[in-house]
Amino acid sequence: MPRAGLDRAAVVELALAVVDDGGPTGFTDLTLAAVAARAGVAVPSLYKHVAGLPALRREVALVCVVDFVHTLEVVRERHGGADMLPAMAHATRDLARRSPGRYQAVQGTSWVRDPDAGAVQQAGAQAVAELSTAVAALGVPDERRIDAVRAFRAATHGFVVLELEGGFGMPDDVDESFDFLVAGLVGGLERLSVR
Amino acid sequence: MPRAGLDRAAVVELALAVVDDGGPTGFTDLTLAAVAARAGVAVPSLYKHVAGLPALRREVALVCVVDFVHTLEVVRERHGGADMLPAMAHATRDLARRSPGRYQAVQGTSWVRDPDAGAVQQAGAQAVAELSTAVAALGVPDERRIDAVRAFRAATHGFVVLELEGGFGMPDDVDESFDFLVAGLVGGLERLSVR
DNA sequence: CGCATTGGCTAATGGCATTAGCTTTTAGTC
DNA sequence: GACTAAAAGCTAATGCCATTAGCCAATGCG
Repeated sequence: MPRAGLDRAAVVELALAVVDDGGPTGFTDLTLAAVAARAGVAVPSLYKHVAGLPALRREVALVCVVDFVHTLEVVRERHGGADMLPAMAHATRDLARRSPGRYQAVQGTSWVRDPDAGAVQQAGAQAVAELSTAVAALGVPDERRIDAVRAFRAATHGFVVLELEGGFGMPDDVDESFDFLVAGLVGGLERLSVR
Repeated sequence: MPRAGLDRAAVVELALAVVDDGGPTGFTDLTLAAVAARAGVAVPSLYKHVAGLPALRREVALVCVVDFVHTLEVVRERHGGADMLPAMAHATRDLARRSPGRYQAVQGTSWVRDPDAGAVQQAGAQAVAELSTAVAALGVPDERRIDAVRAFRAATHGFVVLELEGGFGMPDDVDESFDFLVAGLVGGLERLSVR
């Protein structure tokens, strides 16, 4: 019997494929059994490469968060000043729609209180830092910086979650609703800087 | 052996207790085994009263959503005009903090695409209707009503989710951040009505 | 060519949901 | 008050998943 030739990276890659194929619940539904099936290998063999399901989840999440941060970085480099934050909002929603499972991996579970998820936490902090930069570019005063970042994260994350779950009953143009939300948010934050 | 004297309602009640004791993940962690243990009964016995775990989850969710709607109704009756929407925002967050598991039951899973969750969907629609009333009370024009409700839901839900998951790293006053968010939201929506 | 490493396997255990089928309580009726 | 049928509990069995232990064969290095 020839070997499958797996390694840690290959397993994570296959797990990402499982997540991507699983739609909005892809990350929740990520299972060692599914990865093993995809690899053409028995389940216990995976333990030669990853420490277990929670560890695999962390690895997957790390990839997704790093990707997300990179996306935000690109946005920052391309957009100066006031259009940076809206661009980040749209980039976030785009990612969530293109790869709902990966978005779930980024935001879904509470890595925050997981002592083994240091790398994920660090990457998450980077993402927040990018947002903070964008908020600052709007002219929001320093003492409101944290509040503004929280408001931005809450609004975009909430919207995306509701959209992915199908929480917006009627099909009235969701794109328009998102533009409305972002415009209101940016408007509100800009007004802070004027005073 | 004396009987336990269960019935459908009692099982749901016990399930709610499990959810309440489980913190933010109480609903996800709801298990027939946990309910059975609490009832002092073997797991299969529960099937005499509920159709299975998914059905029990639906029942639990229904109770939680109905409670939530009732909370919003009370808010509507007590507050007129412009302070109705902020009051609903705070009521939502209060509920989420007091009973994170129940909040998860309300918003967590996608009942929307579950053909057996008609009752939950109806109750959910009622909740949205209450929010719509509150938005209207702010003077938002009709053609922006849906967008405004969506923005409100996104902002509050997103905030609450991030808070519950511990997503707000630093402990900088979260109450203040929430007030900031709500104030910005209400301000933005009020401004719509002026034009 | 030999051999250690390593990647795969099967088998076993334990948690969970679910189904089937049995027994005993319980409540209703004569 | 006794008889019976429904209801409520039980145990046993199945299946899916993760995890651990221990075995065997492929691979690569000297």
